[in-house]
Amino acid sequence: MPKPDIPRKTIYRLSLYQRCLQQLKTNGTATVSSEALAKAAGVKPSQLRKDLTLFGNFGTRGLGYSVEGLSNELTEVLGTAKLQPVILIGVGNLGSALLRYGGFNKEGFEITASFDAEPTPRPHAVVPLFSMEELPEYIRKNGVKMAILTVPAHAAQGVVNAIIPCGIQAILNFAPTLIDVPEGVWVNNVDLAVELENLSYFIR
Amino acid sequence: MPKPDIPRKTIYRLSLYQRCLQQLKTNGTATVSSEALAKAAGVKPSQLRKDLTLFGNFGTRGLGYSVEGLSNELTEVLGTAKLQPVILIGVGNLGSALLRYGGFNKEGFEITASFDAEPTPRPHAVVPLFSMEELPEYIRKNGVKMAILTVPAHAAQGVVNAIIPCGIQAILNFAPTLIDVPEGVWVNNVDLAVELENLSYFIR
DNA sequence: AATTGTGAATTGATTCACAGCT
DNA sequence: AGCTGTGAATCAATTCACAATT
Repeated sequence: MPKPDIPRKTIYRLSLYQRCLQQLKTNGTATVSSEALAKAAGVKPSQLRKDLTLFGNFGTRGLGYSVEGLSNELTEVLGTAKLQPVILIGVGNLGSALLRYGGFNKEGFEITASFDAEPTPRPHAVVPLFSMEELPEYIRKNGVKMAILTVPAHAAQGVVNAIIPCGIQAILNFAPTLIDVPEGVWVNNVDLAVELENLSYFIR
Repeated sequence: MPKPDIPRKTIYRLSLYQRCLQQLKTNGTATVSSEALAKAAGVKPSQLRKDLTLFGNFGTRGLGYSVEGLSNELTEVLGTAKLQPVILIGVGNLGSALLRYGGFNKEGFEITASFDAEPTPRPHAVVPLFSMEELPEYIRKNGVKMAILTVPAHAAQGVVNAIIPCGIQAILNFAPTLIDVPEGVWVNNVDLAVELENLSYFIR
């Protein structure tokens, strides 16, 4: 396991802080206190400070944090894989939507290729579409480390088994199933139906 | 706040157990031990048992849990809002994709209507599309309690402020921004860019 | 005077380990 | 004999409160 002892939740919040800092930067704000930034991010000031000090002392006592400076530090911490290629596997409804969805690019990721078992050419596609046969070679040739998985649940584990030996180290999994990966490979699951079901519990 | 003291994480896991039970049911399995079910769901047996006993004693010592029985109990716990109408607001790339994505229906939710500031009619749309003006009335008339929010970040809070007085109690928010809601309204955030950024931290 | 950085205290979640049923 | 249900123990995350710093 590469980076231990730093909780995933902290890393997640770092992204939120980063987004708030971008906002402040466009507003022209130069410095921000932990109180103000925490409020914007929806956390307690003490938590923000605790999170940050896991990576260094970025603030100035009595003053706060430099918006520019802190943002750069966070880019440093988070940004390893920015500008790295990301591939998308499974061009069904959800997959093709994510290809058109601009949200990833805006945050600095670029989907460079897509793959499907039945690669029906799409009219206005911007991202090239390949067959599954070409997947291993593409990953190896381009040093791809991240994949977005939008295949049906029953196909997920098979695809995972195929791509990990090629060098995939992180998977954003939309397939509604548990996937099994070796040590050193990271998975974030996004299960839309579970999110909705979860909410449904809370309505009275 | 309607349901207190039960952790959200527990409710989330209940959905996972439910999914595993469905699988077992189609396999024709009649009973399952906490050990087996926990393994399928990717948790420890003790955690599964702890989670379940928050809602009742569903198992039989020495035997395990009835697949059918436990599944019914979980439906009871989770299922309040199943078969309830869900609306989707913001028919852009992501929104229109989610409308076509079958995953929600499969898990028992039905998106009954969609809304957009510029409701351009779509050729093969199954779900009716309305303008934002019609939103409040639709929510009130149909007693809608759940909404999927796929509008741009800058529009999110405005929409939220408009729909909550009409009776929306739970929001699945895809807008990459924090939304502010009063006590008693529940929000699950799905932030795709943050998920990807989070993963990128862990790759070496 | 203001605000960070941080040890200590608290709160919460997970896991253990075994008593209690079937 | 096997497996659940659960109090106690452990582990992790959050928050407090204040000394240190500018």
